[in-house]
Amino acid sequence: MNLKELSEKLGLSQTTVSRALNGYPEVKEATRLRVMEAARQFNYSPNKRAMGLATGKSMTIGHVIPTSTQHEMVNPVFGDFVAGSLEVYSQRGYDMLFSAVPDEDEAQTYRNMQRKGSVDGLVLQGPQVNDARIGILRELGMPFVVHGRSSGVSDPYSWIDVNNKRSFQRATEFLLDLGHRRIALINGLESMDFAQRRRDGYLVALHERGIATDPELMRSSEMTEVYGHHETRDMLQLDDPPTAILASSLISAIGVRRAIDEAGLVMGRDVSVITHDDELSYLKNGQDVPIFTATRSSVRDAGRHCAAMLIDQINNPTDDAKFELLEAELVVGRSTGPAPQG
Amino acid sequence: MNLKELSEKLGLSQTTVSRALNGYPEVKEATRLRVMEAARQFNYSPNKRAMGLATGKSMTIGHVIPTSTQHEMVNPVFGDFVAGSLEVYSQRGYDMLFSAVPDEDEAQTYRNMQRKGSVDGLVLQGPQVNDARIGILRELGMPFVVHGRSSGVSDPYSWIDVNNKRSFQRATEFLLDLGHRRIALINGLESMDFAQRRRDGYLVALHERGIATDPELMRSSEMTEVYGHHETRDMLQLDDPPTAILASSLISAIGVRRAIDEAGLVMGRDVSVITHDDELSYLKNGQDVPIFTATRSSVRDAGRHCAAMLIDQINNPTDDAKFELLEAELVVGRSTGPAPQG
DNA sequence: TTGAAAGCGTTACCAT
DNA sequence: ATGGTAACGCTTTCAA
Repeated sequence: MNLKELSEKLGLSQTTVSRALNGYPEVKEATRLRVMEAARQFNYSPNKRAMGLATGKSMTIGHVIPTSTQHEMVNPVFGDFVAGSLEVYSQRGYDMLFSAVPDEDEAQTYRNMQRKGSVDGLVLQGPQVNDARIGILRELGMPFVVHGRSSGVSDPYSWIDVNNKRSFQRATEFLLDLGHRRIALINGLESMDFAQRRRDGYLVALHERGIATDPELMRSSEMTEVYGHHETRDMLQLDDPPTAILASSLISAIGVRRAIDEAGLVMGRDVSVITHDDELSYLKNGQDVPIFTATRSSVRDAGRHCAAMLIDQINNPTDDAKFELLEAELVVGRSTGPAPQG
Repeated sequence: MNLKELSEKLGLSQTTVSRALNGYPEVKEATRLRVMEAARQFNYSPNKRAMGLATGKSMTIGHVIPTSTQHEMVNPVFGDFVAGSLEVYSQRGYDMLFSAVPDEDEAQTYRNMQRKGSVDGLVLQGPQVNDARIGILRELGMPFVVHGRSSGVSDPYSWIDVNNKRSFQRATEFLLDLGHRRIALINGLESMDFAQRRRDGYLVALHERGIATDPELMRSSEMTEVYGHHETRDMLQLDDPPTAILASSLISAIGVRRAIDEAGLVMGRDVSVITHDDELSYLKNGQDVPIFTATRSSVRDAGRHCAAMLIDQINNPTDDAKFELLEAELVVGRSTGPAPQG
């Protein structure tokens, strides 16, 4: 059933039917009711492509992930962010278009996206440090919001992020307070902006206490079990191994944990571990300690905010760049053990 | 730059330019070259919506997840499947449309999708037992492939799945061989088809050895850390606690592990744990044991297969239902401990 | 308050 | 081998 057929059934023009359906004020209320009823009855729903062609809007938001960081999708956090956005999109009549963009021809890809009119706006996932995509998108005049930030980009842009630096600074301070002096950081790829910020937080905490940093204790790679396992095993074999480990993701922490087991050590006794993104931290117990960072539900919330922000921006193109820094509270559980002897 | 402008620049008709660009055989090779060159130079790329309107194809594949199982997205496996599909889509010129469909008006939603012409085909994620969506989609004549299967659906449909039953049967048998008699299953929601199959595998293994099943040892819920933690803690307080645990997901296993810690027990000594989806199992060591199930890269591969299958189906609507049962090998590492005493 | 017709950017049919 | 034109399904002037 299309508009033409529906209007014929009703003995009205396509124009009137369209207006009735789209809430234009000039149609008689009785007519509108009749049209709405018929639309429901005949199961009419407008063809999005045709609407798009006619209006120039696609009612679709693109989520772009660089193929170079596709492994990031593996992060549970990512799924939650998407789920949150999806909620808002469906409420406001938007669709979500997913694409992986190869780094080589980013500019071209975005240009095409715009040209093809496939999306009204974009969400940029997994920004790198000094991410070139932001400049391209600004230049193109395409509305977009960045999930995360990109240090080094001076132009204004909209973003939503959690306070990665502060959370890692706090986590480090907490371990220092417990008496740890050999604290390792198992970070994500430091070309990623969030990883850089986490590292900064870690470094600031150490410097403020006058603790020397040790490059051997700072590892950076994809956040997978395999990597967490490998790096931890490696560090535990040092002459002066870490007594505490900051794991940058729930997934890599699984590997950290296994490496500790394999070394015959006990977590929380021989090695303390603080894990980012661990939902279990909600289960407060005597040994919990508050750290500010992302929780699963807060990430979902971030997705919602991001979606709302972008839709606003699309409908108010004159708006300035907006941003939100979310300070969600995470509680780290008992795997954070006591200080080492001496 | 649109087709009209491009054709004017070239002094050709829109028809010819279109044909040249789309590889029709009847254009002179010299013309085609000239057109291609100009298209490149002027950065022309066709408007997808207009193409869609004209051809009736949208070159878009929809991935649908029921909102009721949105937490599934949190599973790393999910991200990998999507990443794999995405690869194939972009190769073959397809876009990926993501949507969460509320269970209430599924039928309506699909009907609309079809009517709106927003997708050429669908991938159904997270099928339930006897999933009604399959019937609806068949009836609608919309090409689709199910990621997973749905027991109880008698009509033929295309699907791709891993051998969940066999993997859990094997894992259980392995634990039985080690001497375990109190084996717990921490399963996903048993309304989900994959969870049902895993349960079946577990039960078959027990029955074949004449081991009585204990409802107390069979838990089923969302696969989160919190749930894994809660159920494990609960079971460890039984008079006759489990000596081994089968965890249905990487994420819930994190909770399992913490509960074991909190109980003052040691994994691999007091309690053996086999975890599904653990990439670390790739790291073979002396105590590894082969279990057949999904690994991360095999899931990505499944996504690729699924995408290819669907695209074929779209282009060959007469084809019968196709399906693939993937038998990827997973190796479980040292967290699988020795048999309990006695 | 309603309707006719033009227009959005393609493809596809029918000529030439 | 190329071009004219209708058609896709909607929105939006402009008229009535």
